[in-house]
Amino acid sequence: MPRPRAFDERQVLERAREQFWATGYAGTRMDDIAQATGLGKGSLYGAFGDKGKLFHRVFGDWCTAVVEVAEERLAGGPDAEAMTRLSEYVHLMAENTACDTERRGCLLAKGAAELAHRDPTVAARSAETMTALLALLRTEISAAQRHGDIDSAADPERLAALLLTVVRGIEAVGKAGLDPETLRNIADTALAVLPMPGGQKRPATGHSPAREN
Amino acid sequence: MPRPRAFDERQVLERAREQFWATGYAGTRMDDIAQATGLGKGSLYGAFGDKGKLFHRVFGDWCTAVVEVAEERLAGGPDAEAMTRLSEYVHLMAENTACDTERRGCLLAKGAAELAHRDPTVAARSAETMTALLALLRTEISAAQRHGDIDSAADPERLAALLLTVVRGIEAVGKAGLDPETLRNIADTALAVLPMPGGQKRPATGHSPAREN
DNA sequence: TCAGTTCTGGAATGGATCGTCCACAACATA
DNA sequence: TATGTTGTGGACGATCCATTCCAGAACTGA
Repeated sequence: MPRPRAFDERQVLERAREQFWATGYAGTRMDDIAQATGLGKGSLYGAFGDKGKLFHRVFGDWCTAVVEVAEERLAGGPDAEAMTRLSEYVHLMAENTACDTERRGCLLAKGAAELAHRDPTVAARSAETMTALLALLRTEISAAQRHGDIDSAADPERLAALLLTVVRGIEAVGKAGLDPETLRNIADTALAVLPMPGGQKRPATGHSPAREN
Repeated sequence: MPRPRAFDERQVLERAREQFWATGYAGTRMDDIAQATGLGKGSLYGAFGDKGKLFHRVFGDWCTAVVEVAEERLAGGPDAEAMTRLSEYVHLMAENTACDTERRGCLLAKGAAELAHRDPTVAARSAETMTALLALLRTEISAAQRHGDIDSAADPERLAALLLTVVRGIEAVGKAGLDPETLRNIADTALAVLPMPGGQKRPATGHSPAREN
């Protein structure tokens, strides 16, 4: 009976995300989104409620994606490769920021910075995302400890929190203007300082102009 | 000849900062600032130009203050206490975030997140601030290396970048919702993993429910 | 006391923006 | 093909907000 929708919801959300990502919540006009998606305001409001609801939707999807990327890289696999997975994940995150020439940063950080203090939904969702990332990192660090790549005397919870902080911190200092090469070095250094069993020394901690994998 | 101003400029800037800090650039109305400062719009515009200029002023002062705090804690002093100074600085930063119950975050991060991609002045100022902090940290790490508290084989530049990232990252994950205790632990852990000379092990890396100073 | 200059604060302006509304279009069923 | 229901999109109204303007106040120097 009803007339079917002429637009693809996912595609519309994608375009909306681009807008919010580039210009933030307050800085994005519904007209921008209408133009970017090709939808009229009527359809937009009919399908998504209002600006706030639309943002919550986009923000939520983004958070889900952030966790999914981490899951793809981190969850599962043999202990022997846990350290490699951790390394690749941290480097991937650094690379993402390093390549973000438009300095849009991460919508998660941007949204939280702009709205967390007044929007409980955004606050809760971002906290939830952090917790999920923390859990993934902790699991992987434990795996690396079992395999002897990380000193098992160290608290995996604490190391996970440190790595999460470094990953989010890279995003922050990148947006603040540090150059891409430095960002990549930070990822290296963070991984290099993770304590090895028996007080051995990891390579790659010392002076070196280029990245070492 | 001229009628003198009836307000204290510093005080007005302080109130304006509170507003921008709490609600961001776009989220703050000039009426809010007028009300918060008790000034009329005429005085406000007469004294500071427009909203953008006022924000630049506030933002610039904030950046200056951030560097000054770091200078107070870090610059100068005997090599023997360099490690202590580093530790106190990192813990102070973590404490600031941990105590920020209103989740306002740091105006530097907030401003950069909101405006860096379209406002060259903000972008330049935040980059400059990062560079200044980096230099201070590097100097202090070199001092700690001279005294034997940090492995001198490590690149002070890289370790400085790592610590800066951790400090800014703590702010980011704090705003994203991690609890204060975790934030304090992150500061501990970051300091604990700094490489010691000769592959010795620093205490405080391992499991421990509470903070260790 | 007077003149000249700057300060003050609220009203007015002009533009922008959110959300609604409505006439029309498109589709599924009978 | 006819009909009812929902999607569509642009025009519209109400609100909000940055900025300007102006009439009067406050102060200094003569």
